[in-house]
Amino acid sequence: MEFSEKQLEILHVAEKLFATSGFDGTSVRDIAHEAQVNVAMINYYFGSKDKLLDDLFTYRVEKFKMDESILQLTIPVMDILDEMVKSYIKYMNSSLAIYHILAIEAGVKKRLMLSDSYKNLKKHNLNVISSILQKGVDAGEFRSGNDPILIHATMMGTFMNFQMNRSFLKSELNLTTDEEYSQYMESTLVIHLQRTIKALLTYEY
Amino acid sequence: MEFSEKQLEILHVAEKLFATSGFDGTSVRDIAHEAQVNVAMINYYFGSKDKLLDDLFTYRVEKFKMDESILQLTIPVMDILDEMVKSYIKYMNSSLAIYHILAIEAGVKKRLMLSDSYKNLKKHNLNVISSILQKGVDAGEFRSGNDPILIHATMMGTFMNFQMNRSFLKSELNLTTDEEYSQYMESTLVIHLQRTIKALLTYEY
Amino acid sequence: MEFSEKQLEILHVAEKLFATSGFDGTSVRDIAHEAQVNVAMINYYFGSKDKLLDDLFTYRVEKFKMDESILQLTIPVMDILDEMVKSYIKYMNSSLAIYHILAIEAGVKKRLMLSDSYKNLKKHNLNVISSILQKGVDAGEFRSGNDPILIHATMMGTFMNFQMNRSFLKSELNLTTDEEYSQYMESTLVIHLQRTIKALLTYEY
Amino acid sequence: MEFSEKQLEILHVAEKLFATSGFDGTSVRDIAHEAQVNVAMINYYFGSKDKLLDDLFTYRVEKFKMDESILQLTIPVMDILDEMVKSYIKYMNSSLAIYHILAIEAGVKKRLMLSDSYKNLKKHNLNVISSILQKGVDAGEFRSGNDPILIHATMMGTFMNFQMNRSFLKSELNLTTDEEYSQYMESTLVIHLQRTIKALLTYEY
DNA sequence: AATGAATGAGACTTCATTCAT
DNA sequence: TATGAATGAAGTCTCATTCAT
Repeated sequence: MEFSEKQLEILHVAEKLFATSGFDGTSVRDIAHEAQVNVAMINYYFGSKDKLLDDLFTYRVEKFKMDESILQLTIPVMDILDEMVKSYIKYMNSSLAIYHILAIEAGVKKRLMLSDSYKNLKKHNLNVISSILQKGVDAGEFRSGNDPILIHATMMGTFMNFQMNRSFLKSELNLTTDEEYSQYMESTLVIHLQRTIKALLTYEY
Repeated sequence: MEFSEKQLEILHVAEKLFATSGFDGTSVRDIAHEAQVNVAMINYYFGSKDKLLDDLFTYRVEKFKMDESILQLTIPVMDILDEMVKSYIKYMNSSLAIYHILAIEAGVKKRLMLSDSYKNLKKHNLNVISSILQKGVDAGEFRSGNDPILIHATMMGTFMNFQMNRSFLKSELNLTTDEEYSQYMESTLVIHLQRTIKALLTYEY
Repeated sequence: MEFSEKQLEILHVAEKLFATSGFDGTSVRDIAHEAQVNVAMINYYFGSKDKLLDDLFTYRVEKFKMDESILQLTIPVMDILDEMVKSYIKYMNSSLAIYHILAIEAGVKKRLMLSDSYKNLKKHNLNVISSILQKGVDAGEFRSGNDPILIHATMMGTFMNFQMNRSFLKSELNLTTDEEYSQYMESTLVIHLQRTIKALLTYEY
Repeated sequence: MEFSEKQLEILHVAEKLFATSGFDGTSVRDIAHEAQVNVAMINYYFGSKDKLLDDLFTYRVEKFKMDESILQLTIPVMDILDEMVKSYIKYMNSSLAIYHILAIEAGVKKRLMLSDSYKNLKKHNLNVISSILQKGVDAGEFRSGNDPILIHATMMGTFMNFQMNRSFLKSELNLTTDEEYSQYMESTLVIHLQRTIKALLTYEY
């Protein structure tokens, strides 16, 4: 799907506002005002508020697909794992708005959950993780029997927890700006997750 | 604060509906109808819809306070850790409705985040975790230098991830009923988290 | 169904405006303004604009049921026929507004046509006419083989034609006021219809 | 007035939609879509939605003018009357769409009623009827004192009644298709009206 | 203490029309 | 001549809240 420049602006504004105030908490008027367009234009361009959310999701969903080419890299599987975690967090962090929306609205049953592209995204990412695990088991580096679902939930859940408790954690971690917070996630949090997953995969009980 | 029987019924209904449809997605009329009370009664009892959410939170918040008495148990620190994880997930799972609300609405900046009781809850739980970590380090069982914030984020984030992707994961895990899903979380998920945290705390890089 | 005084006022105003400007041509705002009530009150009382039309119809429909007691009168069947025509036109004329609406909106397929009470009304009236015809045939006064549907269509169609061309016919008939027009219909038009139907029923080809 | 091919297509589509859903119930977008033209083109070609209705009326009005040449036929006046009724119903039936519109929208005061061509049409038709009546009286076949207005109202009203209660009458008369219904009107209904008017004009009270 | 009635504000959406090209 | 883009106005309806009782 192709979006005009105005449409893109609307999408970006909507993304920000949905992330800040939720879908129901954001009015079409708010979006129109912030995007400096006519109220009617949102419906003119997207048909309805619901379809705007759909389009926003479609527009952003590609970003969250894990890059499966890392599987082909001729580097130790441990490094592939590290790379995967790092990229995933980095991508999510770079468009945290849509992820925030996704996390919030996915819970409210009626909406995105039903979306096929959402399911496909999830399945794709689980497959990538699954392949890495298999590669590690084959190389004798990982214990077998680990569930990619649990790995993914740990990685993504921990990240989301940081997103959703931003203001509390910011003060708790003495991080003053959003940039610092962002850097924290891309460094400290990434390392934590890399260590956590690695420990889990190699730990002997 | 003391709530009358009618007030409690309203709170319980509100909890369910907020969890299902979000705060904005639930109207005062919906609550009144489901609780079989007059629409005006919600405002009469709670002042406003916002204050109803506050009261609901206050009413439930105690549940989510980690039990600090486990620190006094004369059992190996490893078992204390296991117990903490197990109880925490169990409590959250037993009142997932409020937790769902909390997770969703906490993200929407204007609301609960500001609440002092929310901050206090978080701080309390971090302190309990911190104490356990210290105990483990003192006993020579845990590596030092672990941040309770990261531990907590991992535990709670992973759990929340299971909450928010319920329908997708249910089908992915071949769990047909909510009871099965609930059992999965209280068994498999708990074990996963226990292992994960333990691995992390003892792993040598 | 019971209507409060305010509801009745709204119904009356709606009746007038629907008759004047059609259903689509009348806005809820118009009704609210003319009835001097809040715009929200229309929905508060009736649920929706569509349901308002339903209720209006239900409220008025009784008026248009032909009085079947005339069948019991011990007078010549010819007089029963005259009486039927006279009463029918008189009743229709006394609440022409709703009849206007009915005629107009019945044509627009989606609406009232489907309503059961509309069908029942029609069937009832056809039955009364049918009974009168039978009585006349039995008495040897009417030819047999007349279809009540055609009789009814003639009577009602002619009346409606006068309703729908009011302003043209008013000037054509040199009637200056609506009262004069109304009187014309209750006298001249009634006589015309009585004669027409009588002629039709007794005429030998 | 001359209409281009595109304009004609628009007119035809508009005619159909107005007849189906009423003037207010039909949007310019609907027309444009069905006619496969740009939305702006309706205004470009016709100036406004209202003027489109005017033009549609002007375009169709000729059809409803009674053919006055029948007055010159050297056949019994009774046959002239029969012919007039037959042709009138046939013409109306052949373009019932516009007639439907006319009947509906003529009632809504603001519009077509004001149109001069509408008045002229009515006057023309009344004159034709009047001439036939006179011819019959002169020939000693009709009673004098009959008002052409009442004759016309009876004929047109009865026909319109069949138009506006199509779906009810279709089921009542066991006619399954629109074609059957159409045939019914051009045969049974025509005969009914011919008999009715003839009876009325010759009946002795 | 409790509630039915009422309402102002604002939600989303559709409309006929205009404008720049 | 023709049209895609854009928009102000208005539509219906729902909302949380208040008020009189």
